[in-house]
This record gives sequence, C-alpha cells and structure tokens, in this order.
Amino acid sequence: MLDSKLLRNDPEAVAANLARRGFAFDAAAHAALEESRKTLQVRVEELRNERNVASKGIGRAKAAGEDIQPLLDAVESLGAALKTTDDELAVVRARLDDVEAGLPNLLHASVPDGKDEADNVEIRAWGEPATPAFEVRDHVDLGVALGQLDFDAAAKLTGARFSVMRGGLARLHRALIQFMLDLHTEQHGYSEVYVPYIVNSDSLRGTGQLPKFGADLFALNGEHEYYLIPTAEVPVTNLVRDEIIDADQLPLKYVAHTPCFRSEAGSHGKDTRGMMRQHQFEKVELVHIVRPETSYAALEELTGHAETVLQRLGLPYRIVALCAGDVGAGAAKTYDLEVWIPSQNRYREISSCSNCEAFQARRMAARWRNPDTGKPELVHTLNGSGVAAGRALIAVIENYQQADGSIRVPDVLQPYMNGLDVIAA
RNA sequence: GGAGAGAUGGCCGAGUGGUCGAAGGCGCAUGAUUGGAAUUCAUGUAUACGGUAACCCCGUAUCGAGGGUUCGAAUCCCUCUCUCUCCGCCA
Repeated sequence: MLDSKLLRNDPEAVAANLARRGFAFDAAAHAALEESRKTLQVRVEELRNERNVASKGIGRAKAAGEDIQPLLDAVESLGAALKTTDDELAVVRARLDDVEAGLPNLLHASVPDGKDEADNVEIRAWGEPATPAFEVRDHVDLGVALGQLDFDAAAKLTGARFSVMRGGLARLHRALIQFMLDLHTEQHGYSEVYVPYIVNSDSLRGTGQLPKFGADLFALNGEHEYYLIPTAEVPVTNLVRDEIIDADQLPLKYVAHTPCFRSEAGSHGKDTRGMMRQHQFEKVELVHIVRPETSYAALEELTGHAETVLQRLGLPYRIVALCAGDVGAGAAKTYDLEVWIPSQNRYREISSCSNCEAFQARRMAARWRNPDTGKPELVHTLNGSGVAAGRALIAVIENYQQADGSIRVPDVLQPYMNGLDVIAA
C-alpha cells in the first residue's frame, strides 16, 4: 500500500513512478474518486456530529426529568439521512480501496529502467564457471541415472511439477538447508524461527500476495480461508503485523526454513523439465525488520548474506539489479542472485532480495516507536532467499558432476553428510 | 470433539445503555527535590482520518471482528475469530 497522503497530494508523481514499471495509474480518475470520498466523508461526519450533540442533549434532559419527546422528534430524520450518505460513502471507499490495494510499490531511484528480465543490470559476478573436458549433463539426467531423482514417482503420487528424491541426493538437499541455517544463525546474526506453512488471508494481504496475486497460491478447501505459503516471507514478515516494536529491538533479523507452495498458474510451458520450477520446494528465507533510514544498507547486507552461501558452496553466480519492469509489486528495489547452471550455459535465479520499504509495513500496521518523536512510525521490511534449496541442489549437482556421473560433495556440506565426499550410484 | 470463562489504551485492570477516549495502577516523558542516583511530588502521556499552512485547536471513528436494536452502545442482541480452564482424543 502506498502512503495515502502522497496519493492525494501528488498523484502525478505516483503515476510517473509507477509508469516506470509499465503500470498505468489513472491519477485523474483517482483524484475524482478521492474528491467525492472527501465530500461524502465530511458530510457524514457533520451528520454524525449533529446526532451526537442531539443525543447528548437527550441524555441530559432525561437525567433532569424533562420531557424528551420534542427532542426525539427533532432528530427523527437524521438517522435516514446519515444512513443514505454513509452508504454512498461506503461505495466510494470500496472503489478507492480496490484501486489502492492493487497499486504496486514506488520504485527506488536507483532501480534501472527496463521492461523485463532482459533489461536487468549485472552488478557483479563471482567465481568462474568450470569448463569440463566431458559433456555436461543436466540434473535430471544425472539424478535419474543415480536412481536418486524420480519424477515418475512424483507424478504418480501427485502430478506434474513435483519430485521425489532418494538416498544421497535427498540427504544433500537436507544438508544444504542445515548448512544455510547454521551459517545465518551462527555467523550472520539471525534468529531462527519456525512458522506455520498455512496462513490466513490477512497475512497474505499484509505482504501483498492478496488481493492481486491469489492465482499463484494454493488455497485450502476446509472451513477456514487458509492458504499454503508461497514463501516464508509471508509468515515471517507477518510476525510484526499489528505490533509496535521497541527501538532497541531493531533490527530484527529472522531466518526460517520452510517449504514453499506455488501454483505458478501463469508459467505453464516454462522450465517444464526437472526441479527448476516446482509446485513445492524448500527455501531458507531471510527477513529484516529495520528502521527506515537503514533499509538500503540492510538490503546490501542481506544480499551479501545470500552471496556468502553460494561462495561457501563454491558456486559461480552473478548479482543483477532488477529493472523497473521486473521488480515485484511489493518491492522498491530488488537484487537477484543468479547461479551458474552448466547444462543451460547460463545463470538462473536462486535468490531474490528485496527492500519493500514501508509498503508491507503500512498494510500490516507494523511500527516501531521512534525515540526521537516518541511516536509509532512504520518500519521497513526486507526479505530475501538465503537461498532456494531446490535450485541450490540443482546447481550443486550440475556444477559438481564428474565424468562418471557421480557428484562431488562440496567441502562445506561434507560435515552434514557424515563425511561423504562423493555421491555415486 | 464436549462443557465453561474470557477478549478494554504500550502493559495490567475498572466500567452492564447517556457529557466514556474510557477510572485506577504500571511503564514512559518533562519539571521539582538531590552533590549524583534511588525515593518522593507535580504535570503530561493512544491511533487513524477530515477541517487546516499547522505535530495548537475543532470534528469523526476506534473498547477482538462483522452485522443488528436505539435519539444514543465498551455496555443489549446475532454471527464469526481468538485465548484460557476442565474432560476426551492425539504426534
């Protein structure tokens, strides 16, 4: 949600900023709605005031033992007038809310122009993609040949876009998660949280998945309106919903490992092979809750924490700043980490680190008490994958493959594999 | 799953139809006392929106959420959510 004051006072600036995303915000139409909201609201408040004054008078007269009938007659028509105007106001409000709830966040000035993925700007790269003497195979070939990746079984159990892992690969996957959690908690100062994988619609509204992106979610069929989480960002960030945080508690840095469930309704036909794009995958998520003035420093820090994961794993990657057209709706600025995938001969997204500024905080009423003003003020929220475990597994399998189809275990993961250094059939 | 009790401000906690945004306490802030601190005393201390240039003032809303009754609802009625206690079940 955007600042309603800004929306009212400078709708043209909002429209100009959102236009960078390719989002058309009709400032004039909004202003007209806003104007009628204001008129109606003033009228309703006047009527209410009239009624309140009259009611107090009735109370006083009754206490004094006077005849209140004339007073009752005097306010007789007020109720109907109030109801009519109030109903009109509710209609206008609802339309306004619809518009405003669907607006994406304003972009930070440093976000590069561009309309899609192709226009993202590389910030830096780390590591050298290997150039093996043998023909590289993709993770599907390798995993299936090892007998440890099984998409047929997953299709039987559920359907398309799920996977079954066995033995060494299953353990490698778990080792990745353990390694990442330990790294972030022991060396990067995060506190680990365990959270529900099922959330209510308020939480999804808080982080911005609803009302606009419900199609990407798996909704549960039970008596409650519950959804499977598409990312740990939802439950973890919503920890601070409706909270006022003491200044000395900030920054809050949370790390959580959760599965993520995405229906990916819009991407059929993309990455249909293998584990790249699944309905269910594991992720280690980093969330920062910070003072507004520190949020851009926090974005660099958080991104660095995700990078460290890939460096320790010895996986070549690059960092790109998402361009205006590619930044997600809730974010003001986003860096993606892209890891080298040998079989595709290119980098693929493995982490996305975003500063949402006050966009989510405003929806969630997540505030901190600013000691300088003594007032509750909105916090800034950030989130980033640190990193996606499923894609990290793909990257390890493909980057650590050997000519015989076995997979070397990265050094940092061997302690989590009982010392195992090669996964073979 | 069965039975019962609850949900009030940053926190605790009064308030069962009429100047209640809400007593009292805690916490916090400022001032006084003190060499400094503790103690004590005084004063102040919600949020959002609107009228406004204005964080002065005025108005409106907010006592778990939504609806209803009424001239008037924290207080009465209905629905829902959550919490607690006891029983049952269970990893």
